[in-house]
Amino acid sequence: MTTGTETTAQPRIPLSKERVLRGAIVVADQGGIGALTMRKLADQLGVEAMSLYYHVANKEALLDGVVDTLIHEIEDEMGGFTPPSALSDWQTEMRTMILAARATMVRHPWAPGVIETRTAISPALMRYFNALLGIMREGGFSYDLAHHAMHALGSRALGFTQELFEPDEASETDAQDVNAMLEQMAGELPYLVGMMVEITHDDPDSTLGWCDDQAEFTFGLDLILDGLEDIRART
Amino acid sequence: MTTGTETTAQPRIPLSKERVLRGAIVVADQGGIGALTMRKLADQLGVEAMSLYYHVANKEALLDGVVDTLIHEIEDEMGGFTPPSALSDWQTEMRTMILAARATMVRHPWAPGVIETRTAISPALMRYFNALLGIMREGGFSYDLAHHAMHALGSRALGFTQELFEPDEASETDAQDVNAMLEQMAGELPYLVGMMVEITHDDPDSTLGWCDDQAEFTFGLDLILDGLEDIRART
DNA sequence: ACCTGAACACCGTTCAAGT
DNA sequence: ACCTGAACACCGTTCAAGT
Repeated sequence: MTTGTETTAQPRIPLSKERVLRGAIVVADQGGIGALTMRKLADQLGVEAMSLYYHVANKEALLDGVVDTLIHEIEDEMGGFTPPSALSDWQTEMRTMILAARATMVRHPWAPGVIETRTAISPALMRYFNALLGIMREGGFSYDLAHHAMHALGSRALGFTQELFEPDEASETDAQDVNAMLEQMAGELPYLVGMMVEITHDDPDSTLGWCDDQAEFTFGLDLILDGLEDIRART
Repeated sequence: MTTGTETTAQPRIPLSKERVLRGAIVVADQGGIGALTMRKLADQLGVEAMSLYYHVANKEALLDGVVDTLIHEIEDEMGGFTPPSALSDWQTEMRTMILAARATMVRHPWAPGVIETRTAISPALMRYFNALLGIMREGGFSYDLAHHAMHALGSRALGFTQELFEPDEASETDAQDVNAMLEQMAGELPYLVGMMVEITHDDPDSTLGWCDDQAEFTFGLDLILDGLEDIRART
C-alpha cells in the first residue's frame, strides 16, 4: 500500500485474457520459452499463479491464445489479410506475405516451437491461410494445386523452417577450433568437411554459424514458388 | 528373488548406455514422448530413476543419444551410408535415401519433435548429411549449391516436415460436422472453405484429416529436387 | 466476478551412502 | 563399478475459501 513507484507491474489494472496473453509474450521474449511458466507469468503480472486460471483454462489454452495473438500481430501490421490486389502477380504477393510473417517470427524466436506443438488451429491462422489460398486462386491455381502447395511449403508458409544443423549459439567456436575439428573428421566425412572448408575459405569471417538465414530462407521459398508456377503454367 | 517369470524387465542384465537408450525409444513408442520421463524409463528397465544418471549425464544427453540411435537405425537398414553408386542419377539416389529416413520417422512419430530440440549434432547425423552431400557432389553440384540445397530441404532432408494444419487426431469430426462448420465460415474464409468443399466433394470419405501424407511429402520433395536440378543443369 | 492459500501429483536432479 | 534413498527446487493444477 506504499505509494512508491509502481515500476513494472501495475496491480490496479484488473487481469484480462488479453493482458495474460500479452504478458506471456513478454515473458517468452525476455527469458525464452523455458521461462514461460504459470508462476513466472503471474509474477510478471503482479498476481498469484492461480489467478491466471480464471482467464485461461490451462497452459495449453494459454499457448493457443499466444499463437493467435501473434498471428493477429502479423495481420495488423499488414493492415489486414486483404484479398489479392490484382496489382501484381501471385508470386510476389505470396512472397511479400510470407516474408511479413517471417519478420514476426524473427522478433519472437520461440514462436515456431510453440506453433509446432499446437493441435487446434487458431482463428487468426485460418484467416492467414485463407489469404494465402486467395492469392493462389486469383493467380490461377486449382484448389488441388493450392492444396499441394500448402503442404509443400509447410511451416515455410508461416515464415520459418526447421533447420537440422542449428549451430550451437552458446559455444563460440572460433575458426581455429573449427579447422582442427575438420582436420580430424576429414577421413570419415569428406564431403561435409569439403563443404565447410570451401565455405569458410570463401568467407574468412565465417565459422560453424556461417549461414545467412534470411538468404537461405528466400532461396528455399523461391525454389518452391518457382516450381509451383511451372506446374501452374503447364496445366 | 522369486523365480517367477520375469515378464518385461530382466533385472539381471546390467544397465548400459545402450540399454538405456533402447529403453527410452520403447517407452516413447508405447506412450508418446510425454511418457518419456526418467522415472518411467527407470520403471521400464526395472531400476530406480537415479541409476540412469550413472549411464547418462542428464535428460538432454539421453535425448541426444536417442536421436543418435535412431539415425543409426536408418544407417543399418540402408546397409550403411555408402558412397554414391554412380548407377543412377543424383535425384533418385537422394529420393531413396530421404524416403528411407522418412520410413523410420513414420515408425517413431515422436522423433521429429525430439530432433528439432537438439542443439548438438549427433555423429550419426553428420554421417547422414555427409552421404547426402556426397550424392549431390558426385551428381555435379557445387558445394555452394549443395549448401543451399540442404537449407532448402530443411527437415525434409531427414524425412519429415512441419505441417501447420495438423488435424486433431483425437476429435473424430465426421463429414457432417465439417460441412456445418464450413457453412458457418464461408463468409469470412471463402477460399479455405472453397478448397475444403471441393476436396471433400471429390473424395466423399475424406474429412478434415483428408491428406495423404506420403503423397504430399513426395510432392514437396520432388518439387525441391526438380528445382535444384534445374539450377544445377543451368550452371 | 475476480483473486488467493494450501495442497497434490509429478517432474529433473544432488548428494551421500550402500554393495 | 554400479546402484539406491532421501531430499530439494520446481512444475501444472484442484479446490475450497476469501473479497
